[in-house]
Amino acid sequence: MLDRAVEVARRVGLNGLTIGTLAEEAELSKSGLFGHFRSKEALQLQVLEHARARFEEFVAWPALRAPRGEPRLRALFDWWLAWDALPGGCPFVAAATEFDDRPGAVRDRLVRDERDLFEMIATVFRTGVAEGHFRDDADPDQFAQDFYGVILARHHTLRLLGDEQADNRARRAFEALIAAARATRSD
Amino acid sequence: MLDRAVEVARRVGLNGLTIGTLAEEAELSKSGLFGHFRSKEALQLQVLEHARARFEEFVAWPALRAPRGEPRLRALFDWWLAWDALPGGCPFVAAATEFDDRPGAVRDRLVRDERDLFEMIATVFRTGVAEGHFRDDADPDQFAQDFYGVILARHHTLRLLGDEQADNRARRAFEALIAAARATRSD
DNA sequence: GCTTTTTACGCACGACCGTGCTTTTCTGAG
DNA sequence: CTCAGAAAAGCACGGTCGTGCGTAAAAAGC
Repeated sequence: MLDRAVEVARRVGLNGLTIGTLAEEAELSKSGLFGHFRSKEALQLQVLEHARARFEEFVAWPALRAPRGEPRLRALFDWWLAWDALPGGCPFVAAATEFDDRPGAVRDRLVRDERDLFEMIATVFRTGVAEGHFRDDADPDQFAQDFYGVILARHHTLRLLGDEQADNRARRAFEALIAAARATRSD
Repeated sequence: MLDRAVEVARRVGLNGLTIGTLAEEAELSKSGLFGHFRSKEALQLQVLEHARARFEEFVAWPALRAPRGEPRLRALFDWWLAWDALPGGCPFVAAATEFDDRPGAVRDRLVRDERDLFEMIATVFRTGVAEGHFRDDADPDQFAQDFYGVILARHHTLRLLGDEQADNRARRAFEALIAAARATRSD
């Protein structure tokens, strides 16, 4: 049932995710479903938690099975693109723009999750530095923000504009990031 | 009054923008305000239209007063960052994630606006190519998507995560884009 | 000054929202 | 088989949503 909730939240956001429609989709009565979560906020939090678990199994774990360093970073990028292209797009992207101005437990949770996401990118990048794939004066946090920018722009261009070149451009942008971080000449 | 509506939409989105709260804010009765727009969808469209006008006067026109080519591109970037940092963030970013899965007139309008935005970035970049600032084999559409990625990542990192390094990283990323597009050696 | 058009208001409607309370139905342990 | 506890349903509540209608005030045209 939480799977369904995440799917709905992908499309209409965490606010658009309503107890009535979710109950209908689960073929349950409204109060029957409501009993599982004690409030709507609790539902939103559980949806977030579940989405995170799904992200980890769909993106993080597969990426971690790739060899340390650049290959792992490439795997992370590829899986992330696939995740983002699931119907409805990335639930975190939707939730982030929805809650960046609404204080509360949901926002707090979301901030924690996104921080972890950024930290994960930076960590994978650091393994690349440790492996000698990337220059050791490169800034992992800078790379994380750049990486996420490529993801977000592609998300935008693909989902809203429907531009079928979005993926190609994202891949080229990613290659440029990698090339710039390579441990070669200069500086 | 549309100014107010845009400000509200920045924070809570085009769906969260409700006729009741907007009427309250404008110190009008609900039906009094409703009379101005004939439906909620019409209100959303007008908000979008107004936001576009505000964007043009706040970002586009000032940028166009800068000298053609790279200076203009830099001005565009700077003004855009300032626009995005206005309270509530960029209304188009909020609306885009809200409506990328909701077909209808609002989405259509939004797609048109964002296409124009991308086209504008690409056009400014092309003047840079024409001026000899950038290599003439650079892809303006690629640059536009990369440019917007930097904006989006900064939007995300600044507004949700509250990272005060977001701006610095965005600027560095922009400089890297410029450097890569410069008309120098190789290829 | 009178008439016509615009503008705003009061009010009500049906729908859906989140959320409690009470009752029924199911389930599993003894 | 019985019976306690969990799960689901039924129902109702106060609230807000978008939207119409009839009317009163205000503005504009003559």
